[in-house]
Amino acid sequence: MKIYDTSTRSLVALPERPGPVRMYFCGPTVYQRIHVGNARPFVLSMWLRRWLIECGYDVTLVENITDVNDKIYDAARAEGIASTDLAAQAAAWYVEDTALLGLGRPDVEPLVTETMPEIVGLIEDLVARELAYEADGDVYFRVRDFEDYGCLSRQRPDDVQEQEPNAAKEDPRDFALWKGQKPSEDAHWPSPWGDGRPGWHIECSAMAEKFLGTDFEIHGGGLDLVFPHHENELAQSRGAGREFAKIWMHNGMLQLTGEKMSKSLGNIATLREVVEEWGRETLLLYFMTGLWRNPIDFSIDAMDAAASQVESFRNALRSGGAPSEASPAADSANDAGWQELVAALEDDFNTAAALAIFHGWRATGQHALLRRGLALFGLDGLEVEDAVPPDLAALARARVAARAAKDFDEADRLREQIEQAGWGVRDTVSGFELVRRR
RNA sequence: GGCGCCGUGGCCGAGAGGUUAGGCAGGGGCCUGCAAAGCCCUCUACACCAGUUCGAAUCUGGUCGGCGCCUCCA
Repeated sequence: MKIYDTSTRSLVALPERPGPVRMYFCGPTVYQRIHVGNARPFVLSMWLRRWLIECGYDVTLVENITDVNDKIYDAARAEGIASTDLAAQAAAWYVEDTALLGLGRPDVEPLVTETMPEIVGLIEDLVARELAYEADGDVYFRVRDFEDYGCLSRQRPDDVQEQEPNAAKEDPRDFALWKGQKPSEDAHWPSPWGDGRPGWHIECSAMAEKFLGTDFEIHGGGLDLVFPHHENELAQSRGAGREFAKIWMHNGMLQLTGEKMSKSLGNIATLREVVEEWGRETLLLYFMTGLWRNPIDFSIDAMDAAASQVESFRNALRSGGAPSEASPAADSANDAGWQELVAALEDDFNTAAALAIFHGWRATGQHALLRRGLALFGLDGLEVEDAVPPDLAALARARVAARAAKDFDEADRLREQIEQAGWGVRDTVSGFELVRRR
């Protein structure tokens, strides 16, 4: 299994199975409903965990929830509520919305507010090593004393543009590990440097270490986090003597800038709205169409195409017999077929290639393989039908009788009636099939 | 200004020095009472300009265009 690693800009092999493979993915800062783009790292991490487990790896996935942050203070103040209440509410929204994807939960979803002792401890380590210093109740990381600073993003510290100068810092490039409480901030925690709250970067270093140990295999997150967030995490943890992450996975951004979507669909941008509008299967399949580290455009056309593909799989499985037909014997007979998928996914988790393989299985009627493959991506159960309303079944039976009597006007009227109810009727060799229209 | 990523057919998107990606949409056909679903056939490609090579969409250089990040404030 090879994965593209940001720090070496190359494909890096995972250790021999069973590993372990310990993964830390940066989750969201919670202050509002998450955006559909925020679902990409979540989906990637959950898929990757499923796949690695399938491959026989011992996997642990930690995905944090940042519940202390400037944006939370700002949003709460704007709404006139306590920041801790907003964070708790928005964290619940996040769990609720990502649960709609039907992919399960990460093994651990730590909160910053529950990791304060570890965060403070890590900062104390850095202060003791003189890689951090206190200034007016803040604590800053001494960038110039960490030689490898920039090794992940390949930014040279000297080239970084200086933002708002802060007189308390020794060097404009230094970043905050701990921030003393400001009057406008209603939530704060005690520390050796006074009340305040952690900087954005240190929390991830502390949470990763708390649940995965001082070294782990994969650190993931959005490409926008490479600098400064992950660069700073790396500097803090390595500076404190930890090995930290071996492979850095950064997923590409979901582009939402196209005006076609905002004009035609209104403000469909949050995850839950997208799932409600298109269904979880369509969104998941849409994510499969692009390589995880490339940007993808979110558009109506792309979602329509994904929906059509979902329908084609659904139809194939519908007419492919009951799931119980997928016997172990049939699977082992198709082991060569499965190896195709293994090859595609072991090559940097190429889900687009996997999708093409699925279409091949669909077209050749290899439903046991198809079910097994789709299930990896949370697309199992596609063929599970909604219960047919008895009155529609009666209409369909009446239509069969009308067709037998060559009364096609009546048959078409009945079909129209069924379609009005949101269902479709298909004639089959054995009679008819009623399917929910989507 | 700095550090990177990317430009593939109507659309979405893999691939990566010679060999079909796949899907969606479009056209034609089969099937059907008509449909639906399915199947068959089919049309459009590798931003531009140089170079390396027997051969480049794939390598190199340049041009143009798009995107991400640049330190409390993704």
